[in-house]
Amino acid sequence: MELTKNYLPNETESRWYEHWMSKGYFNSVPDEREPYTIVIPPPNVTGVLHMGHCLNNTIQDILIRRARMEGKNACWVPGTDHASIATEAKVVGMLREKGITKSSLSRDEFLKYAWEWKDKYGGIILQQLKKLGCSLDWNRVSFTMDDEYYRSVIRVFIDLYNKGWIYRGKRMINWDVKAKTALSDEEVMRHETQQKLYYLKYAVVDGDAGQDHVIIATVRPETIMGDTAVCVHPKDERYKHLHGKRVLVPLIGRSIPVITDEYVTMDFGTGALKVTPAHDMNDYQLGQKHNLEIIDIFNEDGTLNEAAQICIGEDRLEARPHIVKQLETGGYIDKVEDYTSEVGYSERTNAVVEPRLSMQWWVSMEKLSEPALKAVMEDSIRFFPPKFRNLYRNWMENIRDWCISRQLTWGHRIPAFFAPSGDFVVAETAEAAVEEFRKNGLGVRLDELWQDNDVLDTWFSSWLWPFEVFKGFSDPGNEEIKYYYPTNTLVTAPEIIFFWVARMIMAGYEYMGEKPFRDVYFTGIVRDKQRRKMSKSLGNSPDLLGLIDQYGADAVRFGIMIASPAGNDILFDEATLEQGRNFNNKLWNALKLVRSLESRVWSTTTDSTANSTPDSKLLTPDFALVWFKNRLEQSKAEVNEMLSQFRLNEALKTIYSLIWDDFCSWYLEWIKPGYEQPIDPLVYESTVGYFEELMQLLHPFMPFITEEIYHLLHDNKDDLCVKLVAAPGNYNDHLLEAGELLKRVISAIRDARNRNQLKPKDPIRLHVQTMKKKGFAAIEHILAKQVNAASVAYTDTAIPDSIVVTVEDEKFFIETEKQLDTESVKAELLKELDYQKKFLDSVIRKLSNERFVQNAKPEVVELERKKQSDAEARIRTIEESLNNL
RNA sequence: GGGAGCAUAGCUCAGCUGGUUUAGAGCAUCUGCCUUACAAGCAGAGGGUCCGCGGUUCGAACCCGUGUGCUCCCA
Repeated sequence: MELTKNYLPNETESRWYEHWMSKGYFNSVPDEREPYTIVIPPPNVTGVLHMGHCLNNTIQDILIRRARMEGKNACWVPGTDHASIATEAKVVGMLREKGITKSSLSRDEFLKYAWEWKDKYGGIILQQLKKLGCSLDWNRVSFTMDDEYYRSVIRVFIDLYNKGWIYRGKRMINWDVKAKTALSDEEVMRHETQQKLYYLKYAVVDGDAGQDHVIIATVRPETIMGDTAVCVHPKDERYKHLHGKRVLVPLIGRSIPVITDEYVTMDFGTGALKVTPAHDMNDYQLGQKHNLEIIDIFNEDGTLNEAAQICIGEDRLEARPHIVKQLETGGYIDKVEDYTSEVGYSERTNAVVEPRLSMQWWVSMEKLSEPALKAVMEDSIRFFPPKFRNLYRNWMENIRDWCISRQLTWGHRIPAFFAPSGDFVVAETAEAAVEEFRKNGLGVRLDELWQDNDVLDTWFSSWLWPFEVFKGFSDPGNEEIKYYYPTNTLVTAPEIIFFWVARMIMAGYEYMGEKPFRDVYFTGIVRDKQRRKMSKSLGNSPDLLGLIDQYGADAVRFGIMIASPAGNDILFDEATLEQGRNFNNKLWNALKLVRSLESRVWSTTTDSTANSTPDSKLLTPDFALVWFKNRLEQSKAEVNEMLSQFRLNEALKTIYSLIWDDFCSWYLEWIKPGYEQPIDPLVYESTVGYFEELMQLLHPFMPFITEEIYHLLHDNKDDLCVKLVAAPGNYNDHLLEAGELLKRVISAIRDARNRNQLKPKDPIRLHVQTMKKKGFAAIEHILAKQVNAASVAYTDTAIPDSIVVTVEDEKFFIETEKQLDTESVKAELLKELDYQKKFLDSVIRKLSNERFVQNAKPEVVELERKKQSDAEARIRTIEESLNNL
């Protein structure tokens, strides 16, 4: 079969993915094998594949494919989460385009639209994962709002409520005025924002002459109508005269007390603080402490309400300049300064977040967090990289209660039912609620009840993910949960260590009595070349499917993995995809070479003299075969070690360099027969075998091309995808060293050729002066071929008028017809001599230090002695060479 | 303000238990090559104040202290 000039990934990739699927390789059912389980961090149903997913899922696929090839029962569970806020925003947007407002729809009508939207678009991202080659078990697709999953979420709520860990409370929350919902701290993005600091005059009631007002600095003048106190530091001499007095809020003239508290920073602003308990987190706490009145002047959409008295109906941000104008007119402004501070924005809608008092549902974290903290601190769950343990501990030790209600419709509706009296119960259905009321001695009719309109935070469903995808909560103790749980590895981003990872650990211990996963691998954040996080709003996220079309999935996987150590951010650069594509091509060309050798294998069964000369036996590169075998085993052991420590990018680098450098640049060149020369069947068969092993090693990283090559190399009946890897064999260090020496000698001689302007085609005669003649006999034919030497001879003395090359204590004399530039050769040698002498000095200095010899480990001292003798030998060689010139 | 992390070649990063030379890789750069698998390639080379300062040690990129700069998280 004729192979194309370059590797063409597109057709190959879809063909193999279909083949693997048709064979059911990705499907897992419990059996007697050891399981290896990963649950996918469920992507958002609104999502399309981006770089973060690409990195994250490539890593998972590498782990799961490797486990499968190690003979484990590999199970990778796909799925999506319902993403309350994001999905609802999409649906509302879609309705708006149709001219429908959400408020005109009943709850059920809205949900119908939402489900339609989800069914139409919700699966896109899962389809895209197939393009990437992800070997997910497609029989197991889960969704956080599947019927059974939904029921489990509700039952978990009820269970926690009954345990007394869920409560209802008015709290200051982060309020998204656009989405009209509460946000968790984690959903608030803080950005440095240019603002103004306004210095406002509050008149003192019955103030003394010259002290008839106090100046207060604020960035939010539109909240003054909600002020219920002015606070100063008790020790602040400037304000001692105000203790016990009252002041008047500008514009509305309301009288409020002056209070004292050490909370106030004396040197910020004027040292006097206006207290607005309804609209600031800290002021709220201060208000609680001093029993202040709470005046809420905003509506839920961020507009001012009746309580504000002025600017009613205006948005808080629009109202600000109007109020400033009025303050100016009234002479209340002392001065205005530029000021920069952090302002919170909603991650979802980008609206400025408003602190707001609101009735919400909360989960008490005290009990739940205890075993979850312990598990990580005691390494029952391991974090990679481990630096995230500190972060985790810091958060867990200062954990706050979790606000789980969201003022949305799409999601798991809070199972709380209210009676007309305002009493409520928590129950799975309205009927159960009536019963519950009855038990409490309250007779409430079904048609009188109303259910809480809010839904639960999306994370309140996804924290059950690692066990509920196996029905571990809804069908406790079933075969699957017993087999697959705890899962092995969770691969996720550090950004959601608290949102999700910590909470899964809590839920795992609470409901399964066991950790949800053994290891957590934190990926980095994918950034662009300028270190900016990739995001839709910046438009710096490349079109991933376009990149896969352009470079092939294997190249994309290679590119994203090669520069991404665990937990380090990766700076995405399309150049790495090019590197991946070039690597594909390298593999493809190596395949072409090996295929072309097949027809040149000489027959051993028939008379060998027919197509081989006695000389060709000499070309049998035994050394190359043995050396590469050893090199391969060594690399396999290294790769195993790296994978066990989740150093995936290092494993990939090791394989890349093994294939490109050792296999292609050295080994294949060593065994490649000359033009139209035959090849030894043993060499050919070994080469095909090595190539197959290399493909197997690389397969988890680049599944498509490796499967393709595996089948093109040989008429293999099995598939690489499920071919079991053998444990690494032994390897011989001396052989590997001999290989390294050979490489160094070849490079050094090539370098000498280059420096002396010898063209690659200019032939040379090589003379070797060595104590290890025997060793060189085994490699001299390789050496001759690699440096284009017409002959290799041995000598005991220097060859006059030759280029001298020294490698360790071996000397090589290059004889050539070309006129040599002895001056530059001499200069090179002198430079080398200088280097070696300085080095020798440093070693001698070390060895002459008595304390070193006394204290250092004997091996270390021995090593230094060896360095000394090696350096001395090298210096002698160089000096001889110089004399020879 | 509190906490965590980082600083090594032009760029991105390794360097694990302090001792394998005077610190490595990939990419980029430079030089020479269209050498019958591969120019998306081959061969070779150059490139470093391991952020500064101080300390511990026979010995420090690595441990300790300190300064500087950067990043992230939390208030």
